[in-house]
Amino acid sequence: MNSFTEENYLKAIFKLGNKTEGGVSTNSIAEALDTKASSVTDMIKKLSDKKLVNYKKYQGVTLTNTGKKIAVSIIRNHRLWEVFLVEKLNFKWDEVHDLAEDLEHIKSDKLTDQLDSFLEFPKYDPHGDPIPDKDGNIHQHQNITLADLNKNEKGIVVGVKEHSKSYLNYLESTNLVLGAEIKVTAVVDFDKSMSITVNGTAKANISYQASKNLIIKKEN
Amino acid sequence: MNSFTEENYLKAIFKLGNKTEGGVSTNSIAEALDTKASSVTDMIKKLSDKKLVNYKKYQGVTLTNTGKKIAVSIIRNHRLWEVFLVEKLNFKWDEVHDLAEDLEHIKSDKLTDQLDSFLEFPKYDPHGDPIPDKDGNIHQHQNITLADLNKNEKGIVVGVKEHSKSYLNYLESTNLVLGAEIKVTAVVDFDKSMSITVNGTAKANISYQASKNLIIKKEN
DNA sequence: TATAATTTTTAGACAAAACTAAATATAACT
DNA sequence: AGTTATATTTAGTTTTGTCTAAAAATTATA
Repeated sequence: MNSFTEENYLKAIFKLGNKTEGGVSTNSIAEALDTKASSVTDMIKKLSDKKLVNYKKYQGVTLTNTGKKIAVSIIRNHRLWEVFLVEKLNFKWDEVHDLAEDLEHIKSDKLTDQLDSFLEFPKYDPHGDPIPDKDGNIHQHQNITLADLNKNEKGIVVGVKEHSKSYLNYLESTNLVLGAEIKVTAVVDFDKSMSITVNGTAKANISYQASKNLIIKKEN
Repeated sequence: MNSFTEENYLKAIFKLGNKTEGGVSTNSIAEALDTKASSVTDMIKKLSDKKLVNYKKYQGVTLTNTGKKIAVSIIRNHRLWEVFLVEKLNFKWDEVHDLAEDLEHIKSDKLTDQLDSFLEFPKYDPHGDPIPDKDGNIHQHQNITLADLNKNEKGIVVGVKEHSKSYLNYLESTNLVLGAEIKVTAVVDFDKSMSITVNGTAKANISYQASKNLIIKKEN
């Protein structure tokens, strides 16, 4: 059995590992978990002893298969609970992260699977992030953002790359929720900001900062 | 903020306090939490510093109002999660305790209240234990057990006083679940065992050990 | 390729929550 | 009341996960 803390390290290493090639650096883990590099080194040694990570001094760290399995199952839990909180308990998409951060550590295969079934096997969480299936397979979205669209092109919102409350609140206030249809009506060359319509009618301006974090599926 | 461990002490003290007059003894807490008396003394001092319990050396311990509030809110959480697991996720009544033991510590008033509402404000958990309301009020069942009934008297199962898996499994196999109607057809003077009918037809024999742990509501 | 800057690791310390063993209070019994 | 038994507390360790400060390794720079 692993502690909550160990699990959070595994999760962080998994997420950072997907963003970069090669081993994950001590400092990046420290930053992700808001702790000190020395603490990270200590924990990495422990996880290495447990054969959950591969570790050579100064070389960064990668997950072993066992470590990866644990990380993915925690992410599966996290995202299923987020769906539950939004769909069944009427939480907003900006409120669920912290609660799911606690709920994800309750370990019971039966609980996870029954929850999955109760929610009718959702494929994505409320932020559009894919939910790993029972066997740990993850269907990642293609990495197209609103910022990649040209004038007159259309797309549907399928996810976000930034999960801060302020960003999610902003999106909601502009009706840029999952499923919203966007058409680009203009692109400003200078700062890459855009004019768009949302669901056919509502007009809005959106900064590059905002558009590059909105994952979309291109439409014709 | 209090740790899971501190919360478990408060819960144990609350439950033991309801069973006995005066302060709760160090040893009884140690037994309830499967730990050592010396550990209990340490923790009691800590809780006393936090003004969650009243403590004088060698005199036992009682909860302060603040401590009581925390204990009751954890019990509320526990029992609501048990209802959720049984009603929504199809768990059996003997499977839910350990999971609820973890879920109860996730602290969010909004989560608790939305869960309560989602479950349509249940008054009792799957074992018939009363669920404290938002303000901490608990409607305890009257303390009548099957063992208190005489020949030809009838009652309805409304709860259990013993929560072990083996007992709950036994009850289920005999259809002695919440709501079952029992009629006493005979009482053996020697060992206080009974012959009963369950829901009009099924006949069964039940030991005193078993009957005295089954809470019922008397019927005419 | 030296030297400076950065990253990572080591060493030593601390707080939380547990333990064992020993000491002290209280309760029970002649 | 005096003695034994039991309950409780104290003292001193241990483990987990963290920290700071210092040392060592790596990377960047001149």
